[in-house]
Amino acid sequence: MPDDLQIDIDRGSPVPLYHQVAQAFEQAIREGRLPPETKLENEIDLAKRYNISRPTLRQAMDKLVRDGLVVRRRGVGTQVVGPRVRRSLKLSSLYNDLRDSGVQPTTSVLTFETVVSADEVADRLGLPAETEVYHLRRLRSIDGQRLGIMENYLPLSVGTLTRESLEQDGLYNVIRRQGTDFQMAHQTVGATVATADQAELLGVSPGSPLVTVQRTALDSSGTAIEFGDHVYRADLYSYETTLMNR
Amino acid sequence: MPDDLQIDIDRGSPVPLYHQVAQAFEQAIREGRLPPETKLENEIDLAKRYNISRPTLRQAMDKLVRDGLVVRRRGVGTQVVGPRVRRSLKLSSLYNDLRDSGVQPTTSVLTFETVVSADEVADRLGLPAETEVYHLRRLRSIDGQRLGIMENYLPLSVGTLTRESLEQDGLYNVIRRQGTDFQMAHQTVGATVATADQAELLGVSPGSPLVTVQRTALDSSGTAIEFGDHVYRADLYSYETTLMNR
DNA sequence: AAGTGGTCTAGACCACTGT
DNA sequence: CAGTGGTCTAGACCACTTG
Repeated sequence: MPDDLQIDIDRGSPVPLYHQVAQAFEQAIREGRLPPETKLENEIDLAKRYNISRPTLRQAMDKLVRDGLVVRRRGVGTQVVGPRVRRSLKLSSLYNDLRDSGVQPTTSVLTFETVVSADEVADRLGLPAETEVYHLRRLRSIDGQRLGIMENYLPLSVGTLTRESLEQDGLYNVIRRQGTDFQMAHQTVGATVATADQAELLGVSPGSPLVTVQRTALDSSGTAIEFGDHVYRADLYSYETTLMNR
Repeated sequence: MPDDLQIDIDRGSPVPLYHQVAQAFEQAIREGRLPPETKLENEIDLAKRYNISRPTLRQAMDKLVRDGLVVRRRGVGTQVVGPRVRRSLKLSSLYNDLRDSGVQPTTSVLTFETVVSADEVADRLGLPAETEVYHLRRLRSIDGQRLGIMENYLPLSVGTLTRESLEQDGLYNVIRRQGTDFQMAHQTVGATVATADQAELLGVSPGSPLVTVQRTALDSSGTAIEFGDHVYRADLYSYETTLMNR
């Protein structure tokens, strides 16, 4: 199965070559130009074809493997993974589906204040006990549908937050604009049932299932910049991941 | 902060060098020999120190970054990440904690049969409609505590499954022993509330929160080898991940 | 035996950060 | 400015799978 795949590489671009190549393959796969089961050319020929070195091409392939788009086997080759594993079950990923199709989620700020942090919050953020922190509580909706309640704690050092900026833009965008850059986060996903308060805010019956997400986010220096404790309606939200073996 | 870190590299070992190096660093970090915030030596000096090339050392560092143990910044250096983000909240990760501390989970097989697959199951496994597949339903417990109900569908081509082998060993171990190797999986994590049946099996009240996990697993040729639909008690189970930016 | 991906080397230049 | 990680090259040898 030969490749008539056209890839334009712009060596003047600030975008790394391996990223350009990976992106081109990803697009081709998602558009069906490289159907499932397709066997790709071997690494050496592909590298020649695109006039890049083999290590650079491999870096691109590594990315595709990590994203679950292709599978490699030593002695055999590289194959495009079937689409069924890239599809979501039931309407679970409505949230991502909608956002990816260009529908913007809206956010209303329920609470915006600074508080003296509880011990657990201070600990999570790596701050001394009883430090003052931002505390916010927001209701996220999509298309008029109430989706979840998000509660966040942030050190004052992230910069100036205002109710208005948070209504207009995502929390991370507001923070990024002030110079702190999100680097990684640790998340715990679980389940609970709606309390009376939560049920009323979300427009569901008390006792309805909710997905819980607790997240600590770090900036590029490894400093904690946010602790979030969120609940989402289980019928509208679920969490998807790809696991790799090694 | 200099490194008196001793790393023994065995060039005769079949274990790749980058893996040996990454593992040594990971162990040192987890044991506290490299405390949080510690700045590592630069890549070139580290490579010299361990007598490996810089690309090989970088491969090891990439692994540490992906696992959330260190953070790198261009122009600055590499730092060990604080431990608070590697710790789990509440007793949520009891399952992993227990397994990691050597307690073996036990499994009882509730149902073991072959059935003609429903359309959705066949689709998930990439099989023609109405193909015969294994169907199993198991109850997982830990320390006498009932933890979750696991329902799985597998193509007959994975090999011979028996009730006995499943009682004794994990499903994946049974499969692996027959030559098929797990390569990657796509997972969807959500929430629901216990039905009467589920509640009785798990020893909780109907309406209790449950964590749902749906998973499709692929072997190294990209063929689906398992579709699983599981529920776990939310008070005993949660799902943890690390997200990276890029 | 031929073909594949997996690992490794010894350089090079660049982009970014801090002083 | 010096020092760092980020990217890239052009090879080499090995381990594994398949015919």
